[in-house]
Amino acid sequence: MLKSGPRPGRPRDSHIDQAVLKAARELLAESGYTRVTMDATAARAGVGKAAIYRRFGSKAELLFAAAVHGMDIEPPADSGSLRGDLRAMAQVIHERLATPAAREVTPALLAEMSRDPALAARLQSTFVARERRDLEVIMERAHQRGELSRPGDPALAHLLLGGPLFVALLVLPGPLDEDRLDDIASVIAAGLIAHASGPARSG
Amino acid sequence: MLKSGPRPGRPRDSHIDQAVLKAARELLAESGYTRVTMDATAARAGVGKAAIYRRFGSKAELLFAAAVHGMDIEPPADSGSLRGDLRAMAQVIHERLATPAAREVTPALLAEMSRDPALAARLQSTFVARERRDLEVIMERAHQRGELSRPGDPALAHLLLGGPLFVALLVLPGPLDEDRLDDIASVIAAGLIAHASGPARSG
Amino acid sequence: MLKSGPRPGRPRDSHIDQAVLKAARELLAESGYTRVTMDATAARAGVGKAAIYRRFGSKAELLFAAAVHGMDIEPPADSGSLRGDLRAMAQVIHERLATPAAREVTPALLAEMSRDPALAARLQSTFVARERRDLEVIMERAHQRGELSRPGDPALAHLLLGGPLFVALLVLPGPLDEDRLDDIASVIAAGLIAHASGPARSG
Amino acid sequence: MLKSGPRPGRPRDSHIDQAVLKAARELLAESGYTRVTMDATAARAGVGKAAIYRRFGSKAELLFAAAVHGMDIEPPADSGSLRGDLRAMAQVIHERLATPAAREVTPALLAEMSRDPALAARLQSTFVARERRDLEVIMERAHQRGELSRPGDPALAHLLLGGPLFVALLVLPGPLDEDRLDDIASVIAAGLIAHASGPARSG
DNA sequence: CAGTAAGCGAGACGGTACGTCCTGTCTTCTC
DNA sequence: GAGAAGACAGGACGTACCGTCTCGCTTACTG
Repeated sequence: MLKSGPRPGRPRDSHIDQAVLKAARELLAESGYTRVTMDATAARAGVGKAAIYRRFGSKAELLFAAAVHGMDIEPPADSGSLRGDLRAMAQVIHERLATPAAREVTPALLAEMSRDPALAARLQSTFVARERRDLEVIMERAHQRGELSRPGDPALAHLLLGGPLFVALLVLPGPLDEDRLDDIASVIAAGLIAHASGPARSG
Repeated sequence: MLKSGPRPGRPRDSHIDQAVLKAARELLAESGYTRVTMDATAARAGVGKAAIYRRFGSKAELLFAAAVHGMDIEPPADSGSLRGDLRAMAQVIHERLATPAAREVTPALLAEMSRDPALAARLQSTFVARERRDLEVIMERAHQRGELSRPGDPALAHLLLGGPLFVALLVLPGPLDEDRLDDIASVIAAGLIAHASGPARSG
Repeated sequence: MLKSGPRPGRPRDSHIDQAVLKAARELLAESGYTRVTMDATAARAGVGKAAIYRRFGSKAELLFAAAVHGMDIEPPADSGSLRGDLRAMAQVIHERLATPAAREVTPALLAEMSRDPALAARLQSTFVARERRDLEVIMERAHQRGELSRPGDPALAHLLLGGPLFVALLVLPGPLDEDRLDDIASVIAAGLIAHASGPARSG
Repeated sequence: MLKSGPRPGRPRDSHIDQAVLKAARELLAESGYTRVTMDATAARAGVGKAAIYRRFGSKAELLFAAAVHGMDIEPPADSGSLRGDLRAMAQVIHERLATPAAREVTPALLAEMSRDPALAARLQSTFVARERRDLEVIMERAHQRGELSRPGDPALAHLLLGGPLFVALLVLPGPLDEDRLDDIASVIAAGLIAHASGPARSG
């Protein structure tokens, strides 16, 4: 029973949530993670620091929330082929990681994760799990379609697809163009298909 | 003519370079990036802070240098197959990224890179370029062997191979086991081979 | 209308003012000016450094405030003679300058004054002006008493009385004994009386 | 037997002594004691720091030497009266203290003295002792002249004369004009004369 | 409609690290 | 050896930031 009814006292002002996230997002894009300060965020939002900490437990949580704000992905539509589905999925992941805010926040979030297992678990169970589930659907479809002789491991597929995108956006200098996304999806689709025909393993 | 001869004044003590990097590496493995302090590093190295700042412009530069210190990779031996070569390459990359120091420093380094183009360029021209060159050799060998109908793009291969390893180490909780490395190398080898047989593109 | 009402935000904690000044005074007496550090002061006061810098712009300001804290002098009582009044005044000035804290701070303060006119002005308008005013009262009394044919210049009297005490405490090794104070007051009283009988000058 | 013959090795370059003192004096007048640094002094003098430390044991010694450089006082000429002699003596002391370098160095020197008894003793035995000896001559002359019924205590006279000058120059804002020096000498002369006629004391 | 609980802006607070600066010493090479 | 150049240990300075706390005020639900 989670419902607690209207709590006593003055209710939170939802305008503040928006103002804070907006300010955080702007500062993130302007200055980079470490140069965003809670004081500056509060000042730009026209808000007290306490109002922020009432909503977000730490700078990391705030900036994470700011970066992922509005990042809901559509369920992966069936394109008719594994390759097409992976290409669509690559597009989704790419868009999500390519925003300025996301590019700033991601490295800092990784750093935070290595120190804060709770945060790590939370991210695992949301973003990673969601993407993996989508991949599962895609691979199951490919199995039914006959492309894959076995459904295969969605975690492996996720690693193979997401890893290159992740690295390309965060580590490499230039942007990722459409052709590159095509190639990535293409190689991985072919690879997974060939791999599924190989000897099954116990894992 | 870059040779400048022995500069005047007392030369830098190379023992200090070693002591500082050693202290930084130890503290990094013990405490994590943010908990390494310049004071503690100087104290453990038995060195003044100025001696550190004379060598490294900031904490980020120091810890980067400490993490990558001595990370030379051997030229990729020919295993007889593309799949085998990729598997060996995966092992090398994995070992390099899996050290405690590297795991601590990498996220902070990514954050720094997005703000310091000089640092980014430096990393590109060393680590990334070196790995890419190795991949180029591997793919050329596969081409000569007849596995690949075209030599292909080493940058794409690098992305496909390194990306999953990178992400696995930084984002995923557990370690990467041998089977996973096998799978990754296997899928990518198969995918590259299939991809090379497809229609050539203008890019 | 200067009244500004209660400023917004959390008000300063006056306990901290006291704790900081107390800690600074103690350290000053224990260690001497240069060996008092802001960190040590903050630590002993159980206070963050920022709280100190919020109140005192620099180490010099803090230690000055610590040294002069609570140095209020009583109005000079009428002893019945100029000589007696000057002797009492000498006692007061001497006591003020002879505290360990004052002996430590004074030289540093002088150095600071030559570079910071605002600090100099502040000292002029408090300590110097107050002592001079007291001398003025003393000389006026002596004039009314008939000891001085003219009231005379209190600034001159202040210089003549305070100068020797100041120098004795800062330059000379040993302490000033009672006899010395007697002599100083005696010579100056006699000198002022004789001087007042001389020809008036235009200045 | 202090003479040790020509020491082995390269003899000191006396041009350096001059260059160092000149640089120190300039920096002192420009910036104030604490802002003079040994590095800056060495740089301006075109000299290594070691060459300075070979000549002066510390910053305090260097700046003291720089400030008092060339400050030899002539023996006090007989003006025909105690008042005249004191006036001349006041002039000498004033000139010595009024140089920009002296005004900067004196407070810092006082601070140093309170911590370094050796330095204090050295100053006592040079400047203070020399001025006191001159006063002794002056007072003895006044005694012989009949102005003073007893020779009196030169240390007291020194305090009475030097103290006001010291304070006027270092503590008070404005300059000391001629009239003020007249007044000081006049009051003290009269006071000493009156004091000498009073009851002798054992001290 | 008074009471209470909480939200709010502002900003002080403890703690902690940073990067700079300076002193006095030491180490190189050159004269 | 003296000299210029500059590295070195040590340590203080003043700034910045985080996350918490404390003011006085406002806003809603409660009895």
